Amino acid sequence: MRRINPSRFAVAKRGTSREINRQIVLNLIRSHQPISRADLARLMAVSRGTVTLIVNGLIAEKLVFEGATGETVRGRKPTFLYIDARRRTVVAADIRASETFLMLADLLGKPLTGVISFPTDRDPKALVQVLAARIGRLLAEHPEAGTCEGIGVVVPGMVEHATMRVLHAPTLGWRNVDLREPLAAATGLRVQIENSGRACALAQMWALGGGAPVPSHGDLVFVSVSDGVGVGVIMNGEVLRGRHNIAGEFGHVALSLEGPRCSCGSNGCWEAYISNRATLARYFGRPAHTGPQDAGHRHFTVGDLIARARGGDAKAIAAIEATARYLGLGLASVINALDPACVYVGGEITLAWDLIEGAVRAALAERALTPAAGATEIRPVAATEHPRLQGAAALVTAPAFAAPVVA
Amino acid sequence: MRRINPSRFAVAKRGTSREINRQIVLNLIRSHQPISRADLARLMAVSRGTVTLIVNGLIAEKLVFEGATGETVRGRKPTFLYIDARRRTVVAADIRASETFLMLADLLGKPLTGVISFPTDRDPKALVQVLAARIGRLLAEHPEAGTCEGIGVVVPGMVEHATMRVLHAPTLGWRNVDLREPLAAATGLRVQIENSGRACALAQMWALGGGAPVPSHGDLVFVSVSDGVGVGVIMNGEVLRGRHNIAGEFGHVALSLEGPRCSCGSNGCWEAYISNRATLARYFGRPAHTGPQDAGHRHFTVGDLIARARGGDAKAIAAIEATARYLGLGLASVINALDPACVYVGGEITLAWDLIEGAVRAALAERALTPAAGATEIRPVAATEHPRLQGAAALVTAPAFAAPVVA
DNA sequence: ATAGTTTGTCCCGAAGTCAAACAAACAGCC
DNA sequence: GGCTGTTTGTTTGACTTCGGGACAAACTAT
Repeated sequence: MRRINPSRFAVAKRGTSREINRQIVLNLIRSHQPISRADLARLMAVSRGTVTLIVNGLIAEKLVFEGATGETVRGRKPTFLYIDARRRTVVAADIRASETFLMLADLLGKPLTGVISFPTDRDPKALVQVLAARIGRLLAEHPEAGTCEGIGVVVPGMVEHATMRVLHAPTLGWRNVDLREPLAAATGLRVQIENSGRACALAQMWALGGGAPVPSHGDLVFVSVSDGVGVGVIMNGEVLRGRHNIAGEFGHVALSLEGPRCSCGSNGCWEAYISNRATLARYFGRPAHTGPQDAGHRHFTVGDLIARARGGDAKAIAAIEATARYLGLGLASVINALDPACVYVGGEITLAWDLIEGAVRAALAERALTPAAGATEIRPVAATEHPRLQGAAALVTAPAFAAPVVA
Repeated sequence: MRRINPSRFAVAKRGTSREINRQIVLNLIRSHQPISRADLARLMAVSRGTVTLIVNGLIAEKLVFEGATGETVRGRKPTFLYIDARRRTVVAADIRASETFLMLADLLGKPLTGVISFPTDRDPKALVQVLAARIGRLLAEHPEAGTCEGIGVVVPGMVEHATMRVLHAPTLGWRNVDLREPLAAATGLRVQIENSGRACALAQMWALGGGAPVPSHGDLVFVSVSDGVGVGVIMNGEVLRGRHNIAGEFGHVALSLEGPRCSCGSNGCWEAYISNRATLARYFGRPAHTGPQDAGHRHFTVGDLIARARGGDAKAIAAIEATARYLGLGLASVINALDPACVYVGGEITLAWDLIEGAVRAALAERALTPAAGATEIRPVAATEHPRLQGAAALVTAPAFAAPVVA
């Protein structure tokens, strides 16, 4: 039951019905492939003639192709349809505070190359130069991959969706930076930019990368734990952005008003308890927030900490367990607030998931409002699945499959 | 950019375009009334012929009627169109722990009678009996109001949307109660049931009751402060319900892990700081949660407390100011999490809004992630606007104006 | 009275879905 | 090899809807 916005609505025109059904067909092929025209007609409860017209249109647009014929017990064999991901690629870029990662993927998010990385130049102009050069080389090295449909870029910061400007990225020291225009100019490709947490959530919704091939559709949350805590929220099949592009900033929801100081200036934010900095600070016994970049221990990561914990270091174990507990307590707030069908957790901490899952679930159950909510599915997303890069790829590929805006 | 759910989609049929445009016309008449066919055609950028056909259909269905002719400088005068709210009524019921309220309203939520109330019988069967009898009398006393389209009921508890069963209402001691079926059987009317916070949010979205006639469309949150804290969330024009019907339970998001005990069993929930109980407990200097119903001071309400504060009682002022501060701190969490365009606050505490607004805004600004977020619009909704009853009415009236489900 | 303007209706072409008919492809059986 | 029954995919005509232009109605100004 959605309200129609009386100042921003979309009337149905002659081609609207076709547009709607076209997108449904595209999505069904995507999620059921391989599938025949006849099966599509049955699934959609429309006549086979309608399906034929739509599918032939999609084939003409080279979005779908006819593959092998299928097997049936009796009668004429069906011709299978597939999403045409051949020779269409997407560049995925993940800009992080110290390093930038790059990958080539196909229309369905399947990686076509390994991940390459280079240090992040914090000067936006210089970064665009390097990025454009690297992307050019990457595409030149893989001519067999086909034409590039666009570049998806994720950044650790607030992004204004309408203009795709980076409003604020504290770890990069950026304010109101426009990467899109210069990068598009330098590469001649379309560029999409989004906050990394949101993009990760988007990728999970479209089930790009690994995981189940066709996930149950539902509201989901992606919690990305690194230097900060980024959260992406999908509700009713749509990304939440909010009035000021800060929707989903659960990292700065209070756990304890009197808690440790957070990088945002407040006290006791969730981020101040579970970020990698907080976990390491707990281990080293010093305050988490001591300037923009902590001196000393700089090269000691949460991964190293987890290795020590596995080696039997009691202090390391305690630090990780404490983080696990606060992770679970914060997840309880997220779940009480949004009640998603599934929460995905990304970040280095997932390396220790087997060690911490129990503590996370226990803490969650402690504060969740109902037992069912406490049992909400929580899935760790390993770094090897490259959730950020999948998110970047999704920025470019998802629009082709999105529902038309109507009413 | 919404994803199409591959296992629950709506294909476009022959009449889908018409259905879409019909709902748009209905909404435009509602929000721009009075308006002519020609203006509708201009607003929608469709031909006048299309508008004529749709409008004539709506007139035939008695959803719209032609009123007076308008004034123009030149040319033929337009005939104005109006939503036909005449002789169509809705019964709104607000079941609360101790009292139940009842009102008759028209299709647009305008109250047709005063609010009547009677003590709530906590036995569901007996309550349905009383409710049906009262509704029957109410309708019999107002035959001039026309036919009744249905009954909207709001309850302080979790409601399963699909079945409209009350899963859990702690203050009433209900678990898995079905009010809908027996009430529908007893009255012969359609019955809609919803959680009170959600219904309040729904009513604000449709701008029923007072306030601006056509509000800016946007994501909004309704925070209802009474014995507990109920929250309703509208995102992308739709009510958030979540996987287990608990979405929006910000009342049980932590403010401080070590905070006061909450009725839900956890510690330091927002509710434990700002509920009426918590405010009164602060004044009387005793723990907020001392059994299902506090002994003593039972008849002393937050309204009384506010009266004392206005009279100069320093302890009363301190108690209210403390609540104001925690209200603002919690709102910061809500705003950081959802970033709505507007937050509505209901409950007795709004009686003191002139006293507390400063403290609320200051606390909000303190923890809000950005200055813009800290400046998010916050509107008190006075009890005299009957937000719960407006919500109950909206349950019945809103579906007629909702966008068709498509794609 | 006449000209000009705006509203609301009518009519026909374009585009889409629906149901039914039809050709194509295939397995099994005589 | 030829016939039959079945399933797939295409085609065709009926029905619905939007789009644009023509037209009558209603009204003001001159």
